[in-house]
Amino acid sequence: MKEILREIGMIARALDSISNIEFKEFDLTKGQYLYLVRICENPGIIQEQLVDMIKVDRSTATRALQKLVINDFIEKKEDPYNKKIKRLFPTEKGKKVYPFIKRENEHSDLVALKGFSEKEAEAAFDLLQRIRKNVEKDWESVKKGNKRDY
Amino acid sequence: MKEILREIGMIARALDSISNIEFKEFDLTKGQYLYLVRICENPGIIQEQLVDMIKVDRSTATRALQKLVINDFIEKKEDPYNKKIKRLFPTEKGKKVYPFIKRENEHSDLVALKGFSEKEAEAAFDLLQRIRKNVEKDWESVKKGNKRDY
DNA sequence: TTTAATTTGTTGCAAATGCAACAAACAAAG
DNA sequence: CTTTGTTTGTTGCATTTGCAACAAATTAAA
Repeated sequence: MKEILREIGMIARALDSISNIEFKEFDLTKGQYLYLVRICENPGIIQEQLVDMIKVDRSTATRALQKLVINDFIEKKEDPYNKKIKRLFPTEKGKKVYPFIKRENEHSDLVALKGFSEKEAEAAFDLLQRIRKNVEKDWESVKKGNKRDY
Repeated sequence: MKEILREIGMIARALDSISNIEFKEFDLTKGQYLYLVRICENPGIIQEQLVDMIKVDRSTATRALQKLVINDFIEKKEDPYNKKIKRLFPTEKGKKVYPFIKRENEHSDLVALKGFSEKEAEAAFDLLQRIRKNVEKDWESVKKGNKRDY
């Protein structure tokens, strides 16, 4: 059995660690960049969708978003038709930081794919997407309290 | 530019989240399984090597290992030739838990690779290893305080 | 050998993380 | 319409996480 999960864990921790260090320059604390990019790319998105995209606990998201609001990177707006949800939008400050995050992320992708041919890069992306889709089913299930048999 | 980094982040967080939930059954708290499997597979390994394998902060490792010692999963032994390092070994209790962790991890690998042909699985592993090697160079550099240009 | 640099490991904060337990709005079922 | 279930979001609490700043042992250099 190929231990792809360990490789993925190493890569993810390394890249996340790097990003967190690099984004301190913009006064973004640990993990915040994850939320901010996605809100910039999907203005009006709600927290629960963000949670599904990022794969993080709901309570963690609540607090990360609260802090992004306090530090004026995003704002929460009520929906006229649904009092339960809060739509998230980047502020001017948030929009200004976005290109830097984007650029850094692209650089990391570039580093990750160094030495890859066009074909290989495509293949990697394709395979990873499939893995992600496979894995997120289990995540949703386990998060809801279901048990996996193994 | 293919955003493989996002896919990898999603997969890693989802799988880590699942593992942490599943290993509570064995009284392992968040992240501890990462250290324990590697110590079981590399008895006598030292903390710094573990840090490089897992890609985590040194101080985080110190505390995770302290807790594994307290809960009797591992023990630290001094090296006769080097007073600085502490060699890590699984206890009986640690050895007993190992197969369950291993099994769970294998199950997750299996889930991740569902629908993959033998060839595709091989390809995925190969590509991931290359990505990991690319990324760990930057991680080591940035962790030492160097800046990346992007 | 003495000095300087590197490796390895630990603590003190301050902060993020996530499981529970909850509440409120909404949707579905009766 | 009322009841029941689901979705969305928040807090309390305990824990993990990681940057700094440090100390001690080891290795390299002078």
